Amino acid sequence: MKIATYNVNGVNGRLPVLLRWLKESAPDIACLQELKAPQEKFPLQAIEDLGYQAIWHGQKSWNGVAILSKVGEPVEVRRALPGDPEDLHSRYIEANINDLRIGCLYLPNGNPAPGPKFDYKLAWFKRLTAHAKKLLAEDIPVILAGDYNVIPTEMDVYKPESWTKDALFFPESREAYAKLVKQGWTDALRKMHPEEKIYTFWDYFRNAWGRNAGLRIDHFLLSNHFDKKLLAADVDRQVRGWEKTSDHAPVWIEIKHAVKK
DNA sequence: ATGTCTGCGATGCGCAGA
Repeated sequence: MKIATYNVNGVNGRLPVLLRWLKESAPDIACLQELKAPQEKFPLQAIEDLGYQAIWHGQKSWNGVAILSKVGEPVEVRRALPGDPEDLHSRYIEANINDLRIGCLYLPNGNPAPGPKFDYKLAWFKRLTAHAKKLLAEDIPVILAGDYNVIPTEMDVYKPESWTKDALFFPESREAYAKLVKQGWTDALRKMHPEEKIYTFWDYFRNAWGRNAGLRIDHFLLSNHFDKKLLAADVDRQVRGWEKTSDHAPVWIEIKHAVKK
């Protein structure tokens, strides 16, 4: 079974690219972030036409997350992280798909840092970490996929010294990610490619894609149920080179898991 | 500091967010 995550940066503006990628890469399950569309403007028909069922949590202008599946209905479990009823950003959605639990997340960027946006990022991270702990305690196969807006280590950025003043690479952000992983999660991309420079995002600025000046900020965290079931993990880099593309590339994993249709 | 996308509101561009 192939599961993907993709920050589309505008689901409607990106629709041709999204549909082409879904056809060519054909993930069984796809988590999308940065829909930048209100609930009623999600392009459901075009996605259903490709054989997917979908749930999504839209928001006007900003954020927005979705879970697509063609291997069983995504049955929504929650559409926000617990812990702050006043947080109205659409950044999290979680579903059961057959016997899998999938959490799709868009962690706050946090820039400029320090400042209130960085405080929000860390507070959101704390809530995610608390929720992740509860998910592990349920002892079910769980995948937390999405745009974490964190560069975990110096290995995950083309030029670490350029990013020391950025919320994506601040020590607090990296420590929060490390603390989360340490609960017992596996960083799937890093596990399958322990020595490799892997990027999932290239800025629109300064010809970042042309220079391969990338960051690894889109991650798959897997519960220990997948320790012996992770077959492959990689980035659909070619998508970043397409016309009118997102600044992120899709990331995917392949797991040994029966597909129930 | 720069740079370039997105969506939106009020225009023929400026703004915020990333």
